[in-house]
Amino acid sequence: MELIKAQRGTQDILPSQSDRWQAVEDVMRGEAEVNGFGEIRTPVFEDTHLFQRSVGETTDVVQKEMYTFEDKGGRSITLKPEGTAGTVRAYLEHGLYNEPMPVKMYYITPCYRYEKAQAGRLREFHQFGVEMFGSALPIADAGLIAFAHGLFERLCVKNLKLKINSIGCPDCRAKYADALKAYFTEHKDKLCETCVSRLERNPMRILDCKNPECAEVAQGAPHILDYLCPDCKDHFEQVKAGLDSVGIKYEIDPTIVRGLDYYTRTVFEFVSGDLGAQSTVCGGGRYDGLVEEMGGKPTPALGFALGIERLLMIMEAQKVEFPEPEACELYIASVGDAAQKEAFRIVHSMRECSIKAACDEVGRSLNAQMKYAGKINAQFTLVLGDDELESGRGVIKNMKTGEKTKVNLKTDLEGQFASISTEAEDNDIMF
RNA sequence: GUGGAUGUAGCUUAGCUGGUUAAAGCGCCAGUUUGUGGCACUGGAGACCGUGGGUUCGAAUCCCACCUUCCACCCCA
Repeated sequence: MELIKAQRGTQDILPSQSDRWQAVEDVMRGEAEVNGFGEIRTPVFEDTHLFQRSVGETTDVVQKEMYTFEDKGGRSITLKPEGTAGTVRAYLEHGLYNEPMPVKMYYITPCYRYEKAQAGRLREFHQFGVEMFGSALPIADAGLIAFAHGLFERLCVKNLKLKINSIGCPDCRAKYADALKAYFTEHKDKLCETCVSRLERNPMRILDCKNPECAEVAQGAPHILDYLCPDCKDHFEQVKAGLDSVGIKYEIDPTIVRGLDYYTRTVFEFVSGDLGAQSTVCGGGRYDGLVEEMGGKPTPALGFALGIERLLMIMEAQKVEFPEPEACELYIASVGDAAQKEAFRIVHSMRECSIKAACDEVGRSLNAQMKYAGKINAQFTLVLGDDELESGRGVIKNMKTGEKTKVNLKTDLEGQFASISTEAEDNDIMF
């Protein structure tokens, strides 16, 4: 029979890998906690309109990358392509704006985009994201960037470049778009086809076109930063000053535009050279207009999202060391039926005390059991056979040093083994 | 969505001017050692050679389609 395989662009996270996931997730949760963010979990699927309105009708994500289908009730459903929309929806739906500002939330969630898969680009991928509502102050921008920066530091990720830009408010952006349009129209003949079509729709996108000719034309294009209104300009200056004040290095990159419509003012990316064509591991910015757009009252907000698969790719490329998973503390090898049953009981009571213990579960010979104990990295082994059951004495072997220690196997009133202690001192060594 | 490459045991690979039972290392299981792992030795299981068609007396090997993965574009995390 033919095996059914995982869908294109999806992957299984096997036990041998999940330790790494848990390790980075633990750091993320810890840092989020320290920075005052509480976890929010929103559904994996939402009303399709939610993403059309928030991410933007004209964006690539909405136009060609969403997993959209009709459910049995005739509703148009979409699997979340990103985490901000659902968070904003929940923020409004549950009146979280009544809580003391700022409202700060984080999430770890799978996201779905119908893309052609390649390394670091999957159809199901995972994001760690944070959203912050209610602060218009530049220190919020700087603080959020500092949070991401600190997270990478805590994860021992190196060689990341932080790029920042300001795309202004809708007012300055409109003026800038006009200027860009005028400039690129002059050089229309040198632009690639897609860029010519972008001219009318979204001239800012021409700026990050990878086509060498377009890139060359873009070099001489007007600078968004020169078109910022005084307020936006001041905001950007203060964001930079905030980063400077905590010693975070950044590069101003006017080509960062971001593909989601909701961004305003500050936008930023953390990029890595260890990701191939997918250089962005973390991206975010301010989205002051989104909450209002979604039916709330005007609320300044900002956030970022980090791709966990990409993060793990970088960490692997950089050979970042992960903590060793906890090894088995005691493996009880048994000889004979009676001993096997007793080993099972001792292991059970150790596990009740949250001690990682194991015994034979597949009927191996003693020799094979010892080999197995070695393979699972058991720290100590105890051999249990008729002799030990009768005498109440045994030997515990330290698997690292080979050292053997004589122990007493104490029985309780019902004649069951209750504890293991060394002969010399009467101290319990295991439990 | 466009272009280019790729696909042989769980993993890494050999075999590919078409020719009998597809090979190795690692890993897995067992034994050497019915009472003590790591080393060594011996044996075993495990592959519809990505899938489906075609050419041929004969296909892992040649041709076509599809799928997967990878690379670039596009886009983004």
